[in-house]
Amino acid sequence: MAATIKDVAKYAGVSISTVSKYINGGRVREKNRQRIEEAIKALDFKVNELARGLKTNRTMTVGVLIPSLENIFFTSIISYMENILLKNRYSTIVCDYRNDVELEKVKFEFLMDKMVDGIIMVPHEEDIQYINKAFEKNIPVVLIDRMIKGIECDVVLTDNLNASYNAVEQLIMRGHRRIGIICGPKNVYTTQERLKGYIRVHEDYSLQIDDRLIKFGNYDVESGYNLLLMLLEEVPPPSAVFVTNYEMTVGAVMAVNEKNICIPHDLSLIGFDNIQLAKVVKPSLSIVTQPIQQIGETAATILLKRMKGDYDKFPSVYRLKTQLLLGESICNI
Amino acid sequence: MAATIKDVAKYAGVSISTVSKYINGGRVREKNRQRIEEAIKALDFKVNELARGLKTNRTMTVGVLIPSLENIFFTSIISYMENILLKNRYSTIVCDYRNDVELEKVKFEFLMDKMVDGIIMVPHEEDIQYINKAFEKNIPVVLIDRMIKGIECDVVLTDNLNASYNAVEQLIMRGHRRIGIICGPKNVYTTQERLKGYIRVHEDYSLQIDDRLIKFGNYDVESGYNLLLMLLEEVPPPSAVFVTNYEMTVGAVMAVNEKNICIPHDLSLIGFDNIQLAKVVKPSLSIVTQPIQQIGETAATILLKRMKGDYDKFPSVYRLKTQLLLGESICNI
DNA sequence: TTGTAGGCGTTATCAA
DNA sequence: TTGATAACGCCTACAA
Repeated sequence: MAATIKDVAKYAGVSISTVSKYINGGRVREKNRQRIEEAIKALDFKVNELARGLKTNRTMTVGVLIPSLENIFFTSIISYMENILLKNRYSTIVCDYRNDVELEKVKFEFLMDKMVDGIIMVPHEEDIQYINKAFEKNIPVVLIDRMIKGIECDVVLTDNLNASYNAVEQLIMRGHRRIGIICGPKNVYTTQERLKGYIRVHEDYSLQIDDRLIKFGNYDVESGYNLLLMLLEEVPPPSAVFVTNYEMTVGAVMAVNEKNICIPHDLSLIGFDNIQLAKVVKPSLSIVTQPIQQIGETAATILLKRMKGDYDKFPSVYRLKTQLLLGESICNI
Repeated sequence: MAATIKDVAKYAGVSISTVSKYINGGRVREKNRQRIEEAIKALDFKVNELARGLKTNRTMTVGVLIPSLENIFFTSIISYMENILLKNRYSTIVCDYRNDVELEKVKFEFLMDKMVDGIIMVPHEEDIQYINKAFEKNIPVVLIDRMIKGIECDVVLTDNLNASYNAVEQLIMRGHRRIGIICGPKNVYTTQERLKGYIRVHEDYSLQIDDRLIKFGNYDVESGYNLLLMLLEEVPPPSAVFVTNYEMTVGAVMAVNEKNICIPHDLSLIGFDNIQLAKVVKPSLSIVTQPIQQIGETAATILLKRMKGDYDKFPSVYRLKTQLLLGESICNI
């Protein structure tokens, strides 16, 4: 059905290799060039990328693997990555594993099956030795957002520890002493780092930590909702709460609204990740923001470098700075 | 580097075709089965999907193309589609075209290059004759969310016209007479349908339409923000506004907050698409919701059917019903 | 510059 | 059931 190089060659009256050479940017006689172009147009020829990939072992495609497509933080990053990648003639295959560790591996292997030339991923499982298989096949992998112990791999993340430190410090400076924190899953890197920041700032200010004010959730809206309600039932309740990702922040705000809690009078609140949310909520939310664009562009750039075979300074770790945007959701005590 | 069938055959002491047969579920002698399995394990053999696809013309992969990965409405749909697809052993390649008509075509062709077995897409450009090329190659395409005139294609969408009709009718029944509407881009199907609903309900209630209350945006946050401000400057201003997608609803709420407008006292508001947003905002937002799960599952199911070669009732149109969730953002006049 | 021919890793046909 | 062999569409020495 679809025309092949062979067909084009026949139509143009030249050999297969001449056509192939032309397609790949080689020099051909002017007359042949015209004939080939004409043939390509007439036959509506398109290179079969499967066959090409089989032969060349390159597909000019990079795979991107994230926990969930419904997480706007990750999908926004992808957008910036693609900017860079497309400029370098690479296409992108996006996959998610719906926060499912089994699926994470399956999808990773799917990308390998598709013979992508490189992979950018947000890992969830702590044991991802299968990444090494990629390296064995000379396929570079760049990790995003989360670090995995014991894996030699380039990684782009934010300074989660200090992001958290600064947010909680802000609350402390305004007089808060009982500060709740809504964390993600215990085994996730960002959770651990953000919690470390919370603990360290308490230590630095010689404040005692009440473990009941530390809640672990699932980085989803429901967790944020439930855990905020739980925090409010502690005695005495916290005067401020720090929520450590976007979805949980949404949930927390929902709970606050439902219980008719007055922010910041009854409760001070600091959220995470999404500037728009901060402005949608009233009073405007204080929020920790991550440099989404920089994350995406950095990851894409380092991957491009590795795909070129440049393994200078491998593995390198990029730890980008966050920002604390102050809104009207914090009060002094 | 990577082991091939040939290697496996040699290791197991059988022929290439025996191994191939085994891999594809054919019958082999018990003894050979064991040897082959052992060889596969020992050599860590994995089928080269490129070569397989080249030979079989099937990749067990479907392509999904949406306007933007940052649009949670579309990414949620994908999640439900994948559920169905995965159960049928199909993988998914997700692409977006960042609302760029040029890129839309490029990405469509990228998916074709990857030899996907089927495509589900949200079209933007009105002239997408290239879809027919897919059909010529026997690759089914299912359209989502938007219909394109003059294209014979299965399509899954919602009853945009009546969604809009019902929302505006609700406002009319509560006494509103000057109702603003914030639409998407003029040339997009959903915009046109949603506007039709607005117009029809005005006609049915014999209300005159003030064209100045009809604003066209870009389905993004900024549009929602700007257009709401513009509506407020009309004289007299509308007493109610209907915003016709999620992102613009977010923008509208931001504008409302910034101007310290009291909802619903100063202005009644109906938004679109996202239940969570409705609950985050205070007072809770009235909102039109689309059946995301049903859209995704329907699209996946019809595509599977077509990929099996079943072109019964082609092309079929699924027009799913929306819901109007009433919050506290509407008042009586 | 052009053409011939071999091979990339599979699957499929057809004898044996 | 098994195995030799010919495609699938492309790239790439190498020779002309």
